[in-house]
Amino acid sequence: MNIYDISEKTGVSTATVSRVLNRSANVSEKTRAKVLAAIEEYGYTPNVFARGLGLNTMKTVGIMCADSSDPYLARAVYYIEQELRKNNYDALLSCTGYKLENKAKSMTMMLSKRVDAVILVGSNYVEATDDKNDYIKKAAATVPVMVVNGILRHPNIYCTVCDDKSAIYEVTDSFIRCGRKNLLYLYNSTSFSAKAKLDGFRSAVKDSGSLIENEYAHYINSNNLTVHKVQEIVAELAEKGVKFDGVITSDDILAVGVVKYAKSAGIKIPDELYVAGYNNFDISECCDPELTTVNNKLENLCNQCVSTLMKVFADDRSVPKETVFSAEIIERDTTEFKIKKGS
Amino acid sequence: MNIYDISEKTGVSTATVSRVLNRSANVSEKTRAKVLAAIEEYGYTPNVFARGLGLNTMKTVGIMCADSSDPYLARAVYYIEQELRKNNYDALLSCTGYKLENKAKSMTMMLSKRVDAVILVGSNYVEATDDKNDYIKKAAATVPVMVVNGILRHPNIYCTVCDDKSAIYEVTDSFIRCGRKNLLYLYNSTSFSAKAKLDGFRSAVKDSGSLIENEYAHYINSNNLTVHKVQEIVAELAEKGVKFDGVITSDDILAVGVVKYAKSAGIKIPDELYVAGYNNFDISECCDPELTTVNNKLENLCNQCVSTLMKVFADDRSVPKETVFSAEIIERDTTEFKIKKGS
DNA sequence: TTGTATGCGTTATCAA
DNA sequence: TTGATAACGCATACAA
Repeated sequence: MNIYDISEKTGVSTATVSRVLNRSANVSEKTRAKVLAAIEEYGYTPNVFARGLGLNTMKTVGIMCADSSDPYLARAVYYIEQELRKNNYDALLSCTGYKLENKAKSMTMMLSKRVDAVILVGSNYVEATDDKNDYIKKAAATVPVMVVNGILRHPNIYCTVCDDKSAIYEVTDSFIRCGRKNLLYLYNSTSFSAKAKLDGFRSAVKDSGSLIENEYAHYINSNNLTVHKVQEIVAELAEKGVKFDGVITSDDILAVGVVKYAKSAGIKIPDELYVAGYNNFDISECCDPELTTVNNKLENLCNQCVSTLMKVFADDRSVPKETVFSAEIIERDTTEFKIKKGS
Repeated sequence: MNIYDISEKTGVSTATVSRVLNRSANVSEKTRAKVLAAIEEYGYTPNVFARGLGLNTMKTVGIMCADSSDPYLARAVYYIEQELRKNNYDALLSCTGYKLENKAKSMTMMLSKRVDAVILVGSNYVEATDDKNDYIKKAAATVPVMVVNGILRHPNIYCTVCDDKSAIYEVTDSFIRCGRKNLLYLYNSTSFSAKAKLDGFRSAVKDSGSLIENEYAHYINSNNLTVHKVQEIVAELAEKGVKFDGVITSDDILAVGVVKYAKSAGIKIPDELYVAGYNNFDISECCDPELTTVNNKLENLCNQCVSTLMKVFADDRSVPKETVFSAEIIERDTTEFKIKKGS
């Protein structure tokens, strides 16, 4: 079944069938009804390839993420896909892994599939050295590129981020105000967002003057990270003499590892140790005691990203190049901010 | 840049350029090199729409899942996408939600996009009443349909499942052998797989003869389920007089809720209460004590599914219509099977 | 309001 | 080994 068949069955031209298909105004109600009936009767569906060939678009947006099984990225992909679909766009998914080479290759593939735009999900796409971002900038010459949780300043690249720096600053500051004097910051990434978080920690420490006795930021390589591995690493740090009565982390999984360590070492949370996670994953509610963590408003980020993209498609003049959301601290049982604040 | 441009630049016909593009054998080495050089020089990429129009395929497979932010489905989507890509197919993702109407709509969209096959991820796609599966069977008339973790017997539909029934049977049997006499089975789904699990529980109970005093299967509606909600529900059950010294669940989140309940009620795990989850999610390692659970070999399922699909594409005669994998029980700290088994 | 004719960029068939 | 050309199915500019 193609447009010619419908044309023949109804006795009108293919142009008219096409007009009905595309809701063109200039079709008489009678003709429209006749065509619609035939379309229904023969179960005709327009061929998207032919349409794509003419219009040079298939209303498809590429979503690139490092690993869609990572709970953070999985949620992001979900939100974005939903929003795209609401706007009548389909999602072509590519899980690129974390290697630059594969990311670039994946981008090439996206462009070769003639997607209408590419959405880069996760701050790991923005590299510190500029040349590593070249493939993204080049892509932006062809289609709009949206970055979720990373900043890359370049024509036709639009960014939506969460203010992770301020969030960690605030958490750290709360720890200090509550009298925590030996702070450990644990992180497992060097992405754009990870850097912002570390920056937030350092800034808060700096601004605290002499209230702090010890502070230490420790990087954990995140290949196949499990809570038990984190637990071991924290135990090693303690053994080496690193002192801490407050641990701030860049990810819930690290924080859960700390909680496990504390339990095994007989350290009482929150009395002797404060712990804070990041991302507000399921696991923050499953661990015991439950984790104080940060909700980074991922859904807002994703919705905003797609809504911005639609404006770009519509050639809207008022498209923000960068949009920043604030995070929200969720206090559970591994800290006691309120009591200290009240005192 | 199109094939005519390259043809012109190199002085050969478009047919020859096409032959080079498609690695056709009948091209002289000299011509091939010349064309390849021009392609490289001008950065030419074949137009997939035009190609699709002629060949009626864009080497794209549709992945339908209810909710790609669900950790189980997210992992499945990830594995499948990886495997598809290895085989040079792209993945069109559609998160359909759990409503039949939207699933059918999503299927229509997939077909209208002319995907080469559709993969249904998650046993929730196979409904108990046959007419509800009609849209899937109809789709199978157009493209191969692959079902991950569900069985639907119909031409051109291929299924890969985990033997969830046996897994739950074995878990239940272990509980009984360890002297657990009051069993509670908690489940939050009525999908194909959920039914199999419940069946496993019931069979094990039945086969145990008079070793059991009480057994009760309780369904929890899973809209926005949180561990705390589960905890409340379990507390209510206990209050109502439901007795249990062993709780088997269809999903880790339920089991974690039970663990939370036990802690709040002062019930000792595993001494006074055995608990088993299902899926081996992160949360099973994060809760305290850590959860005995079932690894359902999702990666195997997904790999097999794609590999079967590739055989279907290749018109291989030896394509299995159904493939079954066994699950693996992972014992952690909410049960003590081994000790009992040894005695 | 409707119809005619053409372009979109490939691949494949057939002829040379 | 290569070239000319039809076919794929639609949208649209232009004509009526």
